[in-house]
Amino acid sequence: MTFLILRIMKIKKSDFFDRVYTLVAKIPKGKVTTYGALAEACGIKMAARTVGWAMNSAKNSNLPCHRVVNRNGALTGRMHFGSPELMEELLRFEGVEFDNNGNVDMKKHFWEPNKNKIKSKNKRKK
DNA sequence: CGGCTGACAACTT
DNA sequence: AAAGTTGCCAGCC
Repeated sequence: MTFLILRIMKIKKSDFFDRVYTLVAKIPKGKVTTYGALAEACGIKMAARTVGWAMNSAKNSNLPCHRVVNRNGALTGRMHFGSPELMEELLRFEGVEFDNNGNVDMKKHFWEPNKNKIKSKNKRKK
């Protein structure tokens, strides 16, 4: 249902990546968000996987992709930072806390992307 | 041009 | 509750 509405909103394919990049760039220091949250903010909740792919393409950029973790708070993409420890180090340096499992404390540091900003262009068009 | 893959997540059995 | 299946978009073979 939801995804159908999105298609009607005539979202350009490449637009999805742009949205992801925009949102990631807005993640405050010391905060983290999830692939699913970003996907949802971009309008397609099920495309969480694509968000990860977007990150992979953006890993060479200046985007704070280390602030994006999976729903469990696990740093699933750490191996893509050159060093598996780099991602955690960056987050710790920014003040993000980890639990005993090495996962981010989502309750304290989860940041919800503001999708309204991005959708402003499309207004309330269904 | 068709099919497979990938830093995920939700649904189903 | 745990494991398997499906859906998404873009890039690559």
